[in-house]
Amino acid sequence: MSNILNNKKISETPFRKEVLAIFDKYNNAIPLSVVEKELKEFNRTTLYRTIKVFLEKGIIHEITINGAVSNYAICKEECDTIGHHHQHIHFKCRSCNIIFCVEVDRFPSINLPKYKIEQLEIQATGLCESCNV
Amino acid sequence: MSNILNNKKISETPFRKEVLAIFDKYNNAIPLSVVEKELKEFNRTTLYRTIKVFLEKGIIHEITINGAVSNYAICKEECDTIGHHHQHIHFKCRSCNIIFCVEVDRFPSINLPKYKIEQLEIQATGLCESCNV
DNA sequence: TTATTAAATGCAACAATGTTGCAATAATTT
DNA sequence: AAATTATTGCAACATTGTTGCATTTAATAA
Repeated sequence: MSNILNNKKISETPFRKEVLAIFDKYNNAIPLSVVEKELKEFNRTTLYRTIKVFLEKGIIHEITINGAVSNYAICKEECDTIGHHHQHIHFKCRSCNIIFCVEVDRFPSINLPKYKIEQLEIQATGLCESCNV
Repeated sequence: MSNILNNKKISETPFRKEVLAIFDKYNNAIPLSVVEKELKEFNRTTLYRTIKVFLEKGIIHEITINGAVSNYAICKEECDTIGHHHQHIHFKCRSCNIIFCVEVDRFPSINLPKYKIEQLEIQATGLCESCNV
């Protein structure tokens, strides 16, 4: 975790380490508002730029379900500037509203004759483990 | 098409008819910027409220891929205030950037033991028919 | 068809979100 | 340790979306 920034070849600054630590602390996706709450003080511009760099470098990925505010989660897979290579789905619980990255046994594939599909993003909604009682 | 508003039990106003006609004219999803360009003149507040009502009533659905600006498309399936019942995927072409609703032979299903999945939204990216040459 | 009622619209003001240029500062490289 | 490069903070701005309220329009009932 601590050497992610080095691995991705971007400067290791106190602020970036702090933001990274926040994402690492959660095991679900979080919106910017949560990141902001965790930071005691911060500069909005710097935060936006940090998020943008993290996205570009494949450190985190963005999840937007149904036009709601974006959530962000650490990429556990090997992602990079070229693209993301996730084999998990994004699950949003309609009860607690938390968005989880969930591993699936078989990640579905889709074949469209005339199209070339390069990436699939699967967003599920329903009830999560905790709320499905 | 012309009686969608009646069917959904909302007032049939000139503006709503105009917006609906725009969605109907396109056979792919479009962002608000396109709707705005098609309207000669319009009130921003009214447009936002119209979009919101159309979404709530299941007249259109919202597609947001990777945090980019939302696109909207008419619901061909029977959707309503309760929810959407789509059996198509959303395909975004990385070349022309157009988002299409594409029918698939078998819509995938996913089983997560402890979760209750109620809806699946599948977003594919790659090259569309026209750009995949 | 007209009067009544309910809903939609337009306006102005505001709130939230995101961007840009530039000077100051901090991290990396030599 | 100095030079270079990248990051940060600030201020200003742009975009996107929301709210209250008065006005207008559409739907409903008489």
